Amino acid sequence: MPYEPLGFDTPDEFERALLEQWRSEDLFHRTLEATADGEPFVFYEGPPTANGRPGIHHVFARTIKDMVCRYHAMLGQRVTRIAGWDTHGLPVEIEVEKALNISGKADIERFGVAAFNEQCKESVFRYKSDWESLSERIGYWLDYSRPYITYTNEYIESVWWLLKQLHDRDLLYQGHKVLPYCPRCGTALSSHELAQGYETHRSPSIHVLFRLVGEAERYLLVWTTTPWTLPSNVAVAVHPDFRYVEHEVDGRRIIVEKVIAEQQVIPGATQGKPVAAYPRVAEYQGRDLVGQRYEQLLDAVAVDQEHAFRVVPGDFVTNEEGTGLVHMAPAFGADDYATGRRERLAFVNPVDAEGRFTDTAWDAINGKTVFEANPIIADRLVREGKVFGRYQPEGYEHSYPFCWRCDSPLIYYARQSWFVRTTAFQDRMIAINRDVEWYPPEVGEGRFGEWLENNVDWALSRDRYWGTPLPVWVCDRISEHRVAIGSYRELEERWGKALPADFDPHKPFIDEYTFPCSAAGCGGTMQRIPEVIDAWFDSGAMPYAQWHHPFENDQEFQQHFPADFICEGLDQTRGWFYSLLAITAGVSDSPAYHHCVVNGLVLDADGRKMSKRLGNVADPWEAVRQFGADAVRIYLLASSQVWLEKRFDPSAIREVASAFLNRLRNAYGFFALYAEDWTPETAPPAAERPLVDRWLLSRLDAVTAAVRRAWSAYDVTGGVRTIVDFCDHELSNWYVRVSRSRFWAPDASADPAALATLHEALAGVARLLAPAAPFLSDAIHRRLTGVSVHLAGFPDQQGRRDQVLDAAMVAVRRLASLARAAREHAGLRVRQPIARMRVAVPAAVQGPAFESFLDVLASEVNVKEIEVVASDTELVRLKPKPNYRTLGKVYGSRTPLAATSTSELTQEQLGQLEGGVAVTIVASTGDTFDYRPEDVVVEREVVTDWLVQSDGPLVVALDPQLTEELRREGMAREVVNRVQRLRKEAGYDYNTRIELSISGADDVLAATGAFRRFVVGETLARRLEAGSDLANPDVRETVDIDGRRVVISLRRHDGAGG
RNA sequence: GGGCCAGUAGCUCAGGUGGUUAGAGCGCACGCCUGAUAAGCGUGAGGUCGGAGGUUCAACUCCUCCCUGGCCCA
Repeated sequence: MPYEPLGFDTPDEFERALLEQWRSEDLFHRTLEATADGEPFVFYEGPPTANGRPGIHHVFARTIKDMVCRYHAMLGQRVTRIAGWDTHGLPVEIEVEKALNISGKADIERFGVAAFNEQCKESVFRYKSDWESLSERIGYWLDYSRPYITYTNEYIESVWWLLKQLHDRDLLYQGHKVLPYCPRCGTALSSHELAQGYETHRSPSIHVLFRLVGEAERYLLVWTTTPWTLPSNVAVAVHPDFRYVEHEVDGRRIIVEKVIAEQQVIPGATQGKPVAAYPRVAEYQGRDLVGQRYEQLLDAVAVDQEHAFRVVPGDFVTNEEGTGLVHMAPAFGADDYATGRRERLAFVNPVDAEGRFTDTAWDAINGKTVFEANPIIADRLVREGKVFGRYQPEGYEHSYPFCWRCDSPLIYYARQSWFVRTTAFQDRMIAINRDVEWYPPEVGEGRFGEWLENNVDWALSRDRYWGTPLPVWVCDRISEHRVAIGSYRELEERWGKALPADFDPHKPFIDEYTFPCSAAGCGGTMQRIPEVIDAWFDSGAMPYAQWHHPFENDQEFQQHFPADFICEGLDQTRGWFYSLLAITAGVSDSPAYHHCVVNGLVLDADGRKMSKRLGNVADPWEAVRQFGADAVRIYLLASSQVWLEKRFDPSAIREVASAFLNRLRNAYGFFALYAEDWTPETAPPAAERPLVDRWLLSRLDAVTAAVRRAWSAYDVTGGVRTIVDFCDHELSNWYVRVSRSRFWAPDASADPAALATLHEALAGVARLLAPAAPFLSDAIHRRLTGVSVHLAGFPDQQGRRDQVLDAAMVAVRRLASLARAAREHAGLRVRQPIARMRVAVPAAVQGPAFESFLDVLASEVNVKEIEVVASDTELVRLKPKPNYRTLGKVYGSRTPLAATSTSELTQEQLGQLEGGVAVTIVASTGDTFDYRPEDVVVEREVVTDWLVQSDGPLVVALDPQLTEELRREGMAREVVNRVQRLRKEAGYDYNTRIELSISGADDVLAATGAFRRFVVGETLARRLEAGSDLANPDVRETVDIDGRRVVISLRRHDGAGG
């Protein structure tokens, strides 16, 4: 069989069979070889962490990546697509901790760092095969043969090299900063990690009284949501420019900021009234309070009195919430720390690295976590009368940071940490980012641009175990002596020996490499600092490290830097998008990528974020099994712009995607059914084919151009929608439908021009669709041409566009629709022929092309004759339609009057306007208007008792008169209709010849007789008996034709000459 | 609290630079077709374009404020 059918496998079976074929042909590598000499198109794969299962949102990003890469490959470009794995970091450690049933750094130390890291390394690829098989299943072509893996020695060496570049430019430094800190994980979080974990949270709310020294009942009123920081209090800050007031409440004098006093109601203290409702006893400027001393609130922690317990100025103080007085604990807040340095305040930190109080003078809180300590502290303050109003354990709702992996609430905590001085090249990052094309642009300008404007130094170090070790060695005698090591060879040279064959740069092994300090006369020993680095640095290093730059593959690196294209989810804005830019800007003063497509989140069908906790995470396998990868891909690409969030509703996949793919399958099936032995070589030249064929090819050219335009501009959705619309509406719904009779030729072969046109259109569509729906497009293309679509080039225009044809067909299709509506309204079924139809169309549409399409229109509408009416017939009246756009420019506020006055134009004047002649009238209002031809669109109004429908300038009118002849023909068509149904029922092929008998109502018999040739031809009857019944029929049925009983019998005709 | 995005028919989405009667698909109702039939097609109902103001001859479109949802940031 020349054109193999697609069969009836489920999409899943169908696609799996094709995958098997791709595998056996090694098709992906053949496509790489085919484009090996092409212009490079550089794509970077953002490395997933393989220790979690892939979700539907990964399918989303991967579909876009794959589509764009396939498109460029089909354009002949060399598209390198190297897989990568992100293998370091806290998430891995947490997985392993869970598996080992241990928790926290002390447990890990007990377990042994070497063994722990060994487990991490194994754990990383727990789900690797799941990732690989899902990627393969959805058709994501990626080179898994030499993936970059962030834990390998080569990768780490490149990262070391990058860190040394930064270090040598003084862009890597150690600092002391208050950072968001996870007590459970025992490490600080970088700002982009912090960004992952904000949640709405209820914190305690407490108003505390600090008693001023030497004055029995005068208090500073302070509000905090972190009672656990109160034992570490060393100062109270006020804004020097604010006004502060002192009110006497129940015998106590309370100092509070003035605006706050007028507005704030303190629960449990002020009886529902603002503080200002109580007698005011004093008012002063904030700066006048500075220097006032107060008594220590709690004596749990020893504090040097000389450097504590006084009022200090701070312009970070607000009067929008709180009390306008802020308690300062330098160890636990960035403002506090800075203020403490400036004011030389005492620094106390009774909280250990696990977030527990230790060695305080108050046993009740020793060993308690800070969160456990909150109520204990509050209780004591209440008991001691130091709380103003009520302690509210969950009194304050706000957005609070949580650890993005282990979900513990974070605390702000002063730590030693290593930083990349990104602020030093912030301007370069901003400038470089301006040249990046973002999709959509507002992510780059707004969200990401804003982030860069507010850039702070990158807190790089992690006090953890499983990560790239920070390659900095420091002298144990003079800590200013330090060195960054940028390669293993350099380490060898410093160490003085060759590294062992099984060298492992991870902890704990790397920490054993020490060497003498090279500073003259120092004599100290250089030891590596204990920290590892933020895993985001690993992934951001991939442009270099995937090639082991600068140690090898220099040419490959040069050719693949920077990327033309990357694509990740919106959540990577502060993640990978940033770490790539920061590293390439800092090290190479270069962008990392030129085009960045950002896909939106995938929500569940109800619009909720998918999360493991809610249990609403869609299983990508399930969707692929049910609908096939093509359908899922088309759905994700086409249902809305990719950067909008998707509500993932499986039933929508069927609606949006499967319907389209099914229609395309059927269009191919239609071709295959009739093509038989036809081959493209016999195709007549396009110029010699009927205009309807040339119309389809014109449209194919237009669609091809539009898809190229869209996809070259990274508008993936626009391109896919253009293809889908063309297939559904123009190819399947219109061309195939109106051309059926040219394919169905039981006594001859199908029209070769029609076959050629459909063949070209289907092959063209397959090639256009290949990047988006690689399965069905390949199946169809192989059947049509014998070669895989993925080895074919992306189509280009063939110079067949003809806008006159396009416009004419648009009008014809609309006219057909109007005629059907007219029939519908009159209750006239399409089988009933009608004698005449009149149509009115704009002059621009009229012409030979339009005339030639009238046959198509006549058969669609089932009319004998179509008359295109001119403006001077009695059928239509000309009608003005004012063009507000042009009138508005001339008449401004008089536009409505100028518009309504067009109704006063005479038929003759309208005719002139249509002919391009300007007309001046004096309207009944007395106003004079000069109408130019463009000011008035001349329309036609049909004045007739025919059946009329119109749409703007398009009008159809059907002659309602049915002659006896027409009625008989309608009846004959009814007979044919019933016979065809019975043929179907009998299970005949489309070309089975039959014997036929019809008996029953006289007028039906008469109609059959009158249209005998028609009935016989349509039903392939070799014999027709009217008025009697066949003996031994295959099928005999009594049917109803307009209330008449008719008996129809069918028998297979197997005579010779059939 | 701030930034960005979204809010158009029951659902999913289109609607350059303001311009006439706001569109499509799905779903629904009714119907057609029965030689693409494990298909295909038509017609119809359905919208105060999130709300309120404002600019303008004219606002889904521009401006302001507000509401809802999402993401991000403090």
